[in-house]
Amino acid sequence: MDLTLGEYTVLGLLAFGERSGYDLGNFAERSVSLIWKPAARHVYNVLPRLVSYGLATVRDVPQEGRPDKRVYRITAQGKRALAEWLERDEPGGPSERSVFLLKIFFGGFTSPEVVAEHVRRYREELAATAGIYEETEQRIAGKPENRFQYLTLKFGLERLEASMRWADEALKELESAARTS
Amino acid sequence: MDLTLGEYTVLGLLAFGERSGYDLGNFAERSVSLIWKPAARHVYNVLPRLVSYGLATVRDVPQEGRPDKRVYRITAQGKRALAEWLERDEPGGPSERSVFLLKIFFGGFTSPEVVAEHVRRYREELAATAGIYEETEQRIAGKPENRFQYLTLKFGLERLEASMRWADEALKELESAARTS
DNA sequence: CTGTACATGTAAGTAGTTACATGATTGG
DNA sequence: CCAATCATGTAACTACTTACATGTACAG
Repeated sequence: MDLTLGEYTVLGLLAFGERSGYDLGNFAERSVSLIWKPAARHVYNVLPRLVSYGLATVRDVPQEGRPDKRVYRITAQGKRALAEWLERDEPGGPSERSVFLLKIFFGGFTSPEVVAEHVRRYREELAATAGIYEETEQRIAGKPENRFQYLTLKFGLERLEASMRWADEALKELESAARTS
Repeated sequence: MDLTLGEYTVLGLLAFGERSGYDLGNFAERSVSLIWKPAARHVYNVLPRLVSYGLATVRDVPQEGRPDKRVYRITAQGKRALAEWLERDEPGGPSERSVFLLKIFFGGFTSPEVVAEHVRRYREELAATAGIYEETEQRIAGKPENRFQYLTLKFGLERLEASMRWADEALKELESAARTS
């Protein structure tokens, strides 16, 4: 059976242990969010669908003082579906599709100052992201059960640093171009 | 007026000069495709829409020996809309959303060999992309009118190299882990 | 005679987002 | 008393993809 990327992601998160929709959203935020960031509400669509496919089960958990929960757990069939997906080789996803890069690409249709300003703001965003990465790194470093999360984090860091180097270079170039014009 | 990313992209490409839908598809392929790669057919939806918004005009060009064309040209209003978008500061787009990275992240639910194989294939894809980047670089280098395309290309190259370094590191780690297990 | 380039468009589908809808408890 | 946290769900919308639909001309 073929699921969507969102469904596989939720299924994968469920494989770490049973969780309610709310908890799963928070868990996603602290783990996979650097790669996959759907609307928080989206999990409430996905989870019942996984149940209807037989890949998960639900259980109502009454609570006192706070609203009742619906706790989801992956089934044996769910685990098989996940493993099967993980083994599958798929063609590379869609390319970049970044608003920022498009605005650089079309930079000739506005002033160099506007372009430079976009780069500066992008650099600031990168710095903020770097902070989150470092926090996450501290939290998961050394724990063997986070080996794969660590690998994806490393990937993000490597690319982040490359993006920062590029931004610095680009700014220098744009500023010198602005002076000569 | 607010357009979609696809609409702004087509509008931007039109700003380089008038073109038919077919030509625009080819032009996109050789220019912006590393950042934005819609289904080729998609431009046939977008172009008439731009006309209906008053951002472009159409002109039927009869041809002999081959099918007639519809040639689109950006209007003054279209140029304003483009410039206005380029100046606008927007919040950063959605994060990564890469199938590949997700499969690494969930690597603990399959064997290290499967994960390593994904990394190997990813590395091959990167090498192929690097080839395209270098071709493009050759074609546009030195021409001042391609300054901004060159900037985005540099961005892609910088990140590509970072991804390759990561892939090599990750493979080493996965292989040593496979031996000890 | 077969595949590629030229050339455009519609209709249906899909994945995910946003808005709407509701309500208790706790900490400042 | 106000904001945040806990807690779930539906309905409408949007942007883009895929499949369907059609046809000529030229090169190998």
